[in-house]
Amino acid sequence: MARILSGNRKQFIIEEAGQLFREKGYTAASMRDLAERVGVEAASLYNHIKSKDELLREICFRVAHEYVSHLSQTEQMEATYAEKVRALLRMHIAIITHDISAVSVANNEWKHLPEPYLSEFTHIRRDYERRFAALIQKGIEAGEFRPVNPKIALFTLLAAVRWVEIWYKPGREISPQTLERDIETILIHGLTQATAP
Amino acid sequence: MARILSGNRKQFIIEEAGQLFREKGYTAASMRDLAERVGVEAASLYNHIKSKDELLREICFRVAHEYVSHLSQTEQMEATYAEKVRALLRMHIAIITHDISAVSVANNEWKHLPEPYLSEFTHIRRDYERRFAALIQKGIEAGEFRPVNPKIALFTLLAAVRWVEIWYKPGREISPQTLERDIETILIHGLTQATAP
DNA sequence: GAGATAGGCAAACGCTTGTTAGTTTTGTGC
DNA sequence: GCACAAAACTAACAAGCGTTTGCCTATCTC
Repeated sequence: MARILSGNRKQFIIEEAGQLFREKGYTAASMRDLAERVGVEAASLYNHIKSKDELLREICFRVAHEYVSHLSQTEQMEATYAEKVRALLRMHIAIITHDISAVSVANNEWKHLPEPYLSEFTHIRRDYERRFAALIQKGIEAGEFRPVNPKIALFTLLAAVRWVEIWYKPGREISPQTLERDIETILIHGLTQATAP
Repeated sequence: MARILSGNRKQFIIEEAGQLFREKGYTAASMRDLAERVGVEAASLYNHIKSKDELLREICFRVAHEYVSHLSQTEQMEATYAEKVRALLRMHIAIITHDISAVSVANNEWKHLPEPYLSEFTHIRRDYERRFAALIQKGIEAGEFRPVNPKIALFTLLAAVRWVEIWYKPGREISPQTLERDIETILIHGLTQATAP
């Protein structure tokens, strides 16, 4: 019985797992919960996947690689550092708004990855942060950014776009465009009006 | 046998629970894990507490009430809206850096509260956000802040200080003072240098 | 010193967990 | 309409969960 084309069955399970893990958390979500969503008995899931943590792995690493590949593209852009940072902020918001469950799981449930995947994941993330911070550092040196600690700036930016994942629901009163514009305004130009140079 | 004064025994358990829940997550942390940290068998914990979720409740609501009481004080300050918002940002950073485990649990594990506590908690938080957003709204009307969506501004600010909880460890290379100053600079004045008014 | 009490312990409870084994149903190609 | 494979099912497993019970022993009170 293949109600959905056979190759897609696993992907469907991973998608449902993403939503379930986001709602209840990885540990609190049981395979029987997942099976119910998929419309099957728990044992049947194992015809398609090897284990529960394979699901977590697939989700976390897919998201991680998406972020990294966009960062690589941005690094190679011909643009000012301010433009690169703006592009990365927009990229974050775009990925979050169109793949919210997976991003949420990758952000909040990665610590339940078993070794050696946990180490690999944190390594990828640390590398991402290091490269992003380097862009900010160079922007400061070029006089484009205020002379703040680059790590603090990095995490302030990343966190500020991360809340979108916690809070955003498609079809809410605020459009992705407004979201993007206002967050960018605050982070790049500040909340307060410029009064004196 | 009271190795620690009897009244403090429960508080000690709650503190250890906070650290454990932060590290492993509420669901993944077992009472046997907690017992080991406390230096006792799991059954003995029940001489001091009623249940596992009593621990979660105590942590979440203590943090919630701390935030709310500071907000009330700030609302009554005689100051500009920009000053009030800055005061709240400093307050957030201060609470996080001196009670990091509890804040982390309240931020990340609250969804495992059983009803009716879950509803009560989300109600308190929503009320907090509403009142904070009102300050930003008035700041915009007074011309102190840029004309952005107040909700977006609110969540951008809250998220930007929340990362401190995820990342901050006491005794790291960055001092709380630098932290406070740089985050405030970015959020209030923006990352980019002002070039033209 | 007697009695009360607080707080520890071992053992067990009923339940849920992820996962496996073995079997049966379903869909596909000839 | 038969054979093969994919994918479902039922039943069960060992382990771990939060929690209760009953008992034992230190420590404090009078």
